[in-house]
Amino acid sequence: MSEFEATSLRDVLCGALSVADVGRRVSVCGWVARRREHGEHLAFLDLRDRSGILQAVVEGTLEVRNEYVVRVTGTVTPRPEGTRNERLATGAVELTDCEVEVLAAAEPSPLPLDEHAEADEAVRLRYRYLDLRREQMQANLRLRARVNTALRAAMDAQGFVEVETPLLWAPTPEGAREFVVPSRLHEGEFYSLPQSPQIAKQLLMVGGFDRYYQIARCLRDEDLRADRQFEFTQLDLEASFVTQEDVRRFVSRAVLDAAQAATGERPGEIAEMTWAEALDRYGTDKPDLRFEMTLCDLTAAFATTGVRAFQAPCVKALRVPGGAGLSRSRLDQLVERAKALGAKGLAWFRVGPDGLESPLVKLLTPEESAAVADVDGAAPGDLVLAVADAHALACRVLGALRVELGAPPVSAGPHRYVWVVDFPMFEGLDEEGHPVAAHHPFTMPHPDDLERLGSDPLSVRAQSYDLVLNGWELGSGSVRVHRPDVQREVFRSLGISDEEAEYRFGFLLGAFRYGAPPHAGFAFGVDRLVAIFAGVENIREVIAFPKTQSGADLMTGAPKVISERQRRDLHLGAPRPA
RNA sequence: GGACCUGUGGUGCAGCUCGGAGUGCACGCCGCCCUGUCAAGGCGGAGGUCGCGGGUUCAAAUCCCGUCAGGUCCGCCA
Repeated sequence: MSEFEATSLRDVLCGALSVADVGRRVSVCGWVARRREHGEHLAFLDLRDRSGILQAVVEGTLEVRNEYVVRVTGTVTPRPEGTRNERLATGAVELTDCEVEVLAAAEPSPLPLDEHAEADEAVRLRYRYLDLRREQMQANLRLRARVNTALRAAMDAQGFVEVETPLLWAPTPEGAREFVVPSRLHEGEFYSLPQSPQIAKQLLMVGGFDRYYQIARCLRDEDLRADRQFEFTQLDLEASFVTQEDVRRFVSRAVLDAAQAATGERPGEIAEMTWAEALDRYGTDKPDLRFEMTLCDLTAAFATTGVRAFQAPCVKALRVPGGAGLSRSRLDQLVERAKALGAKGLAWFRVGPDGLESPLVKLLTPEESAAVADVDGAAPGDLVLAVADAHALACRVLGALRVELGAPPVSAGPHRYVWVVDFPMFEGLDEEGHPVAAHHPFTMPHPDDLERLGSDPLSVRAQSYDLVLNGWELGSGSVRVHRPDVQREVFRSLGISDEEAEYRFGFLLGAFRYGAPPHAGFAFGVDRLVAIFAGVENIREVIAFPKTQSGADLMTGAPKVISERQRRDLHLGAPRPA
């Protein structure tokens, strides 16, 4: 612990004191974590600051309550034989001959702050400033700060320059729903808050900053989840004169440095997998490689089946080790779950010592039964789940069930990183028959597939790549379009007319006419990365002041009604009557 | 927009199926006692719109409907 911690009010941090300091007369500042009074002659006071807890011995009665802010001046003394506390880092010493100065009184805390008690998250969020005093929140946010520092250092070491981009940007039609900000000076017009600095960083490439990065706040007005907040933080980067391999190298360096800073261990090389393999084997484009349970293909075994439920372009199966013990009601739940995910049904087979057990089993030929019983080397006690449908749907449904039935908790580790590469350019069609961009419309199609952009868009591969950690999508990137003709062609294939492209993205297309370098980039979510490092299931645990699932801030009460005057200034109509 | 779970003194829970007086446990809080505790201990005490509204019933924390809040998920998240 460094002496930089000394201030005019304190000499050291509580957690820094040890037998090496015996004899020192020191002042420490912090909160009263606990008191133990033994009548009018002796009391113990546990003082907490961000570094830990220190016991002060007070002769007489205490004039303080829990969470009072106090300054204690005392002498570092070895604890008497037999009274050391092994569970406390400072448990070999205590402060004696103490003066206690109250810096601020405190009402009783509405939520417990000690590490043994759990509080309802709504209460924690309402009193977040108290929740942040808890050891776990202190650790999470300090971990996050170390990650940020490591990321900045890694990018700096690789020659990237940090450039800030606007929060007030122009509305763009594609992609996530945007937060908009009404203009006071331009009646009826709006800024938007950036979903990401995507276009800005591409313009920085045109502007000659050939290696840009930013720890950027991004805002998306979409429904919240355990891993999604309205606003989140990305390490955003872009580089010119590079291939996707170069970009992956830059990102890998940053992520591995962050992992080392966070965990003390440097992970090995990051694995690589094609999008098609991820879908086929794991049923998702963000595979969790911590556990096996890969999907098996039974299409051939059921090619000539007479069972209507298995007459489909594809039959996929998943072995659930030990799953034969699942109750019938749990199996019914899984069937419902599969249907909710879009499957027509879900077949289940308990593998017993005497063969399969299932409502369907008497319909199967011996060959079909044998194929099911052999899925992924199934053994008695296992469960086999099967979905027959189009390939992608069958894979996705079983992939979701694989995670629900098999994924270890976030805190379990280990950390298994994987690059998912060779994404398709588009995934499916929208209601108007236009292809939907799998990544974003600035992604460069694979050069061999360029001429099919108009004729057969769904077959076009993209030069894009995702980074996945333990089943969480950390981020994605791509080689970008840097030619105006190609960009227009991509916009057209997405159903964006030349006129609309000109209005929304004219500044980008214009920029590309003046010598745009080939460039590529990436962005990944810092909140998610830190959450996994911290071993928590929810990114709220690594955000100082997060919002609830309905987008409310329970502490400030946001969102709130604004005054009539503010409304007028912003040219907004009257609020809807209550 | 939809599905499911949760809501009981300041906090965490039990009570809810099968209706019968706000019943219980732990923590915290207040008071008293206690000279080596450390999630101190002992004794005593205060603290409640059972989220809210409606319905059923002689009677509702408990059953029904609606609603609000928190959570997990689907849709959504280029």
